[in-house]
Amino acid sequence: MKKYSDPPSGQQAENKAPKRVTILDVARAARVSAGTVSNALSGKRQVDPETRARIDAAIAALGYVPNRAARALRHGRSNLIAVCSSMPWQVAGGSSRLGFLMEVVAAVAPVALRHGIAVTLLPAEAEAEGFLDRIALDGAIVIEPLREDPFLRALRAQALPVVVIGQPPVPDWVHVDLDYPAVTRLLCDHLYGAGARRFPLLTGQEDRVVHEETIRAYRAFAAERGMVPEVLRLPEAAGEAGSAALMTERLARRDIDAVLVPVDTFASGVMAAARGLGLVVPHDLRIATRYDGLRARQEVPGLTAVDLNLPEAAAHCIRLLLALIAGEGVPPATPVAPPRLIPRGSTR
Amino acid sequence: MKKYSDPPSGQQAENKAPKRVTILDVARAARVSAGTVSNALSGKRQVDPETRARIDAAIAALGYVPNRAARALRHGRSNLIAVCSSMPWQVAGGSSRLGFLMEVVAAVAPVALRHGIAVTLLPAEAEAEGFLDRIALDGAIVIEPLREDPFLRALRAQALPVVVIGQPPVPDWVHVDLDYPAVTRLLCDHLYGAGARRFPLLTGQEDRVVHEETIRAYRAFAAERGMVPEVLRLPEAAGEAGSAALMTERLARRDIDAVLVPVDTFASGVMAAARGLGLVVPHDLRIATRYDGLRARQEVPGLTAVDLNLPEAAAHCIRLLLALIAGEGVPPATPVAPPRLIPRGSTR
DNA sequence: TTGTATGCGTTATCAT
DNA sequence: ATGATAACGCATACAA
Repeated sequence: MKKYSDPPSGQQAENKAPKRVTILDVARAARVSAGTVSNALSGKRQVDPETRARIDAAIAALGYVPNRAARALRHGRSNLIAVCSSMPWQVAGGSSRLGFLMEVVAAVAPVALRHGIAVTLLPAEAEAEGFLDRIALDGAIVIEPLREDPFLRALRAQALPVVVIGQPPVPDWVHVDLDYPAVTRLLCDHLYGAGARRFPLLTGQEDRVVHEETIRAYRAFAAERGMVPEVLRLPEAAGEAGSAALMTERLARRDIDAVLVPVDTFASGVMAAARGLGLVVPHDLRIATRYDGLRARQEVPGLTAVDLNLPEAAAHCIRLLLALIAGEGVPPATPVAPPRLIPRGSTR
Repeated sequence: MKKYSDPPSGQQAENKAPKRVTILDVARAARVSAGTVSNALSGKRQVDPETRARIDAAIAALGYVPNRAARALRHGRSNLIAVCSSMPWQVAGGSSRLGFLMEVVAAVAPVALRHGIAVTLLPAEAEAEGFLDRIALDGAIVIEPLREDPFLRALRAQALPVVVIGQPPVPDWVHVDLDYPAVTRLLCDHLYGAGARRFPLLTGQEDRVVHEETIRAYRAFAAERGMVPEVLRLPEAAGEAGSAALMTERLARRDIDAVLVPVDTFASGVMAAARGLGLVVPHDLRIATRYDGLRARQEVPGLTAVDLNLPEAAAHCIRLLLALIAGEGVPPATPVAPPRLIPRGSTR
């Protein structure tokens, strides 16, 4: 008896062509028709126990394993969805492997798996290399798209079911609303409540819808409170170091008492800049970020952040996507529970 | 002219059955045969410019998009590989979304993408739910398998090309050797060199090959130096909190001057325990971990860790896997560059 | 340069 | 309960 930990036969340079075993081979060996074998496997039709035994024996003897590509063709389902982010891998996966893409994948994957579908990751490069027409997908989730997002364009061209998580460029796209305006408002109010009277917003430079929404909400808050708004933008790829450099310069002017930094990588940079200038957080400078990831939790002091209810959002995404795949109609916008502030040392 | 940011028509509950456009429809519209359309698309044969124009027009008019499942069947390639980890998602993706699975994916995905193949994540649950026979895979990478790994068993049953990253249960599996014994040795030597004379090893409890190798190397080191070896094991799922609890108790005895904690999540727990007891790292207690992730870098002080050369390992994995998929023979073991210590404050 | 025919492996439909 | 047949959509060998 072979143990499963035996080396895989045929992986070495043995020249035996593996010659795939088909359902027809099994059928022949069991002296039945292919259709019967198929039914035995799927259980969609009654099959004589004795016949079944012969089939099982044949399957075991031949080592038959169904061809998934053929099934996918037949069923019109690949059981695979993509999670797309128009951020380059450098940013999305990140040198710290901590991008929002990974976060969303981490939230989406288990839900998807529970529904019998697997998840593949598609960063910006994938679109460029035309991955959407290389692999068989049942649908896709697009994270925080750009205003003119190549993934959305390509997905629509493919007529694939799509759910956007975050802000879609136009509200007609089926999307799960993370309500970034509310999130921004929450953070602004918190900073203000903590005593901050002048704080710039530091965010990404790309033409991402989420940035627009955030900036809009920030400006609205500033107008309301009579605070002078200041929006600093930095290329996403600049990362922690870029943020630290920019903010070291900005903080040197000593005219602000807090910074609102939605992107957590940038927030780390601001922390570094503050340290470099000898500023004590939160005493000399308060910092609040949006995404409550490992960075926010591990910084010293911890970064005040927001619980975006990602698991719930992910569950919605999958539910919606499955409905779309099934051809059912769904409402374009699905709300998640209101964002919840997670106050930490950085604003206390 | 429609802008691509328009809402996707048909996503709403319009009852129009989308009726897939096939290559044959295009052929008819362009008044050519299906084969010609196919060739025009693939460019594998010369096609008259004028015919080509008609075809292109038809494609555009009908919105034809090739069926990937059919191609996969035809070509015998799905352009998809899986990265499998027998760790449950809870641990692999982690509440901190920072498990080694994510790390490896982050390293593997860009390389794979560059070779035209996408990557899907399969945590332990996926095996249980039989995902390996739900999706069409060209091959798989298995991370730090268990001694009796269900993924390896299933993959062999499917006769799928497999590359193990880490320690395979038997050396015949094609694998990329991260050389954990050397890594362990490196850390032990470093701790010893930093003055530590008694340090337990805290690692995971599962029947994972990497743990065995690590423990073996640790014991060898202890024997050599005349240090009393002490191996503490904790269920992987216990996480940071479990580690903190266990080590709070252990550290209270005040008879050790360092801890070797390969699993970075556990290392965070040890740091927390030390803080709780008022122990100053590294003065009262030195800590070294293996995996140099965000945790190691963000802890205060930073955790001494090891550069495992993951990007290089990932590149090897893909290269080997592609070779196996192409039916070429490959050596069972591929080494990566020697591990390099990254000394940080936790052992200084 | 283009058309025709066949097969990839599976499953659904119809017949027995 | 089972068998025969067609079809899923594409790409190739071969013929023209």
